[in-house]
Amino acid sequence: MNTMAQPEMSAATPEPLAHGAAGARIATRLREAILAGEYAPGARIRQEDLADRHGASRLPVREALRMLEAEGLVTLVANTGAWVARLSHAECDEMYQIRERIEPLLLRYNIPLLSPADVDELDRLAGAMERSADVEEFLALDREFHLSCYAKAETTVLRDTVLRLWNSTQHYRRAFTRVFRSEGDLSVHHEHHLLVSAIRRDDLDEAERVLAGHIRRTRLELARHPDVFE
Amino acid sequence: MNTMAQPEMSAATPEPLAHGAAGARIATRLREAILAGEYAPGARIRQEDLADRHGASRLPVREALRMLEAEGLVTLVANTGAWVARLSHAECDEMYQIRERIEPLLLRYNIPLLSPADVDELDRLAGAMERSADVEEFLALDREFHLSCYAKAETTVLRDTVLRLWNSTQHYRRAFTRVFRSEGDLSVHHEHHLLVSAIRRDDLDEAERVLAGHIRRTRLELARHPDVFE
DNA sequence: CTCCGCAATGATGTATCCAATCGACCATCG
DNA sequence: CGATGGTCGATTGGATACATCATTGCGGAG
Repeated sequence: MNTMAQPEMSAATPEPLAHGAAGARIATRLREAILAGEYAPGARIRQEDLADRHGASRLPVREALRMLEAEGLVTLVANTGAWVARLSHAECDEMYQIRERIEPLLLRYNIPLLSPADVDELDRLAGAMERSADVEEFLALDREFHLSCYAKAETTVLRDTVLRLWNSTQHYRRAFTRVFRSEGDLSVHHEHHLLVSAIRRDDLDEAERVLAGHIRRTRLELARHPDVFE
Repeated sequence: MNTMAQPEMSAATPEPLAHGAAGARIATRLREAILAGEYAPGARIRQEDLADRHGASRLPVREALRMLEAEGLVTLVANTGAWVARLSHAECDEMYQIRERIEPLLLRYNIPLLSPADVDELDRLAGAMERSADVEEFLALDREFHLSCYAKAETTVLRDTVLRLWNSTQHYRRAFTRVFRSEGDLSVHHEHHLLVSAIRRDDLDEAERVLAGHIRRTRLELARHPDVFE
């Protein structure tokens, strides 16, 4: 586990260019490409393409695909091929409900470990988001904001689970962000500041409530935009 | 995903003896062996052993190990080997805290779909557990009881996540069960009957509370027996 | 006697090759 | 003209062979 390339949260993955890490290296790069939106959900992934592109044989590619399949980023069908995972509205809704329940828990683990300087940084990120120019910048800041809230505690399963959920829903979060911006919805920023405030006061229960509400509100917005899932 | 062999919950995996499923077949059998306790946590797993035992080459074995690693049942170290995953007390505690938050959610999804006959079956299982003779029988009944509570709703991520957590903690649940029985602790059965009762009344909130308390109580017992983790 | 270093051994990681399977196109029949 | 069957191409799955790395045991130096 913990093979996810998350510079913000995992200090591991120092130099994966040694022997015995070709699969992991390919997985890392493919994961980044998918999260960056270079591959759309449903896009076909050909083993030989990846192999050529990374100067490796198809074997490590297959391992990489297995890893990403386990993370929910890729869908594998035997004897047929691999596609970038695509979510139904029901599945995405499920993921948000899970997040709504466990991210507050992860936050609770972390708040006592966040220094005043850490909280200042969170505040800065929240402000930068309000002034963010385009969708990609907002997405990156939003991800950094939330994952920074979770970076201090040395949890394993909980953090990995949350990361997997974030990664799996990344593409759809991109789509929602576009909608929110076009509708001029500013609640997101309000909630971020409420969250920072609760964290600063070490108010665990209130921080949990705000975060759960933050996620729930986004989930309820999903139902209003089923077109995102085709 | 959904490659876990769970006869109670997944009706899939019809005949995986075709081409393109060797890895999945090996993973299924190895998973069952680990869950049955045939491999202890920390036990070394040699690729060639498995290959010979299943009449396959090492390649599908590696795929199987990757799958089980993703499920948290196996720990892989590059250029070194594979071991049956072992949990620290902190990790196990984390898993129980996650279960405490999301299993009630999964239960909530299911209760409206459980027929009176289903509830009767749950009641029967709870009774059988009280009269169970040995640890293995109790473990099997307990697993069937809880997973039956979750079998009806067509959730994907949520059910898979819960299953993964159950599988990862299986070995330690076996150890706790031994402790509970030696101490004559009967609270488990009381809680099971309370849960059945709440389900029968379609009382979602009460069922959630009972289930969360059930899991929480077990988690708090963990702290009293750190010796299980060596 | 203990500790460090080296070499042999065993296991894992990777590349190449061959077989099995799936999808698409085309021909044929109803 | 539409549907069904077969064949061909492309792609994936698996086995064998070789390169690489980690570990273990032995030997020598301190």
